[in-house]
Amino acid sequence: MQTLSQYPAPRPPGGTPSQTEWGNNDILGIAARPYKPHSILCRQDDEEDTIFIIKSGWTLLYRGLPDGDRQIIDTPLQGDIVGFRSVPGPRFASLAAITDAAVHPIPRKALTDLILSEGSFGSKIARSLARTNAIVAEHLVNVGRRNAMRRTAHFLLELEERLTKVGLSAEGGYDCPLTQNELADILGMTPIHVNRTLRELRRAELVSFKTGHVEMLNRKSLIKLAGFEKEYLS
Amino acid sequence: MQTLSQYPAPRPPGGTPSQTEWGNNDILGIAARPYKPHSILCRQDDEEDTIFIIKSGWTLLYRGLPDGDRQIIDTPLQGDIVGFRSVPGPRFASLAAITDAAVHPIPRKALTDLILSEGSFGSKIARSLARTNAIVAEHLVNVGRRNAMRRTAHFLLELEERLTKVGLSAEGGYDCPLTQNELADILGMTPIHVNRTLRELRRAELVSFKTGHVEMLNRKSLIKLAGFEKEYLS
DNA sequence: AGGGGTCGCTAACTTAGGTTAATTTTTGGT
DNA sequence: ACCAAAAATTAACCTAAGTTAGCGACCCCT
Repeated sequence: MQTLSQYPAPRPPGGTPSQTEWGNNDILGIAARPYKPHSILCRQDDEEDTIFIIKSGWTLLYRGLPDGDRQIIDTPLQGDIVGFRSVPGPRFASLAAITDAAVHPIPRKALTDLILSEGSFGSKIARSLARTNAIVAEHLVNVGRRNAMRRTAHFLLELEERLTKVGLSAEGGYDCPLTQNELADILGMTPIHVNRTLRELRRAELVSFKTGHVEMLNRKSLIKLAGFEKEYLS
Repeated sequence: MQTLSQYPAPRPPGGTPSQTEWGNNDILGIAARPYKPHSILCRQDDEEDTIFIIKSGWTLLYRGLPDGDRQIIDTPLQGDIVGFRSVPGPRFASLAAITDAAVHPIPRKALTDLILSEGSFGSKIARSLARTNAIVAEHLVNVGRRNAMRRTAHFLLELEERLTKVGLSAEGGYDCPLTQNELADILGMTPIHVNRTLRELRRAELVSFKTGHVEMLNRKSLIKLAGFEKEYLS
């Protein structure tokens, strides 16, 4: 498995807690904490030494610039580990929930101790980090070398693939709580241009992005346009 | 320590091999292999399962696009670990040397076995990965949300800081083998615009970038222009 | 039910950065 | 010392994306 997304395994809301490799729904004895939409889990420059493991919901990892701009670095989803750092000290990015979310806040020390005492755990973390690396790297390629259309298309395809892996995508599309503003901060463009671009993609009958839902109209052409290769997400 | 750059410790060429935490100049019994400038250490889509630890020299980690464009993701230097992946299978990026370089090619299996058997090693890898994450994330912020001047300034400051950490930077500047073309592929812009931008930076007496050497003319103003905060490199 | 927010959408205009093309300088090989 | 190739540089022009501005459609308050 590529992510830790199987811990805890996806299950229908309200179902009985399933036994997972973590043993139960706690991670290191820490229960998932609920967060409201738009709540901030941590801020860049926080000294507080917590790592977050997402259990459910959508979150944004971003870095704000002095002039008020921000760049969204990743959209951590179910199973993703966020905020692992090489040293204690201030973080460099903020994490916010955009939907209701359940997240395990793990003290860094607890995690590093576990890594030291149990090799298999370290390799799990390392794998998760390697995957994040790949995602952010591809994101960089996207922003650095693809134009608005391809860039947007590529991101929407990435989202679909990631959601599929955690069982949150249907055949023809997927639910997506992102606003066009947030999309702009992900893609490194202005909201106005995002709007234009989404219109184009809709007119070309490739994808339709509208509040709450993304519909794949012609996945094949979209993949071709974006030059999307999903391997980096494995 | 933040990177593995202290293993082996930098030493004058021709000197006696210094004893390091690795025990000697080998890593997992593997000696550093020399690479010529412009040689390619691995290609994206390679199935071969090797991780690289840079001993000396400059390298580029990049991803090529079908249309011939490429985005350079990172410039791994002395001590950096490159190519750690979550699963066996094709890589998603290529690695090339741009100077003479010495690099330890480590089979993935050897490294993961070691992680499993020795916790402290896993945490070293995890820390290195976390640092790479931070660097690539900041790179993304740079390309996504800073204009040509700030972006270029920011990158040149990052390089200085990273080189300083491995003892490869002097007071007023540092040696840098990057061409303007390569700079363009790092910064997600065209070589022509890189040239324009460097000219501006030189005229403004902030930095002077010319073949082989970067000279800091006014570091304070440059840092201010770029909004550079070096903490993410720790 | 009125009012302040955010969000989506569009149009008109501006600009940073891309494109094309050509010249000079530097580098590396023999 | 000579040649070929790569790297740097500049100018003129063009376009993708940014900026500014304005208008409805929904929220969620109280």
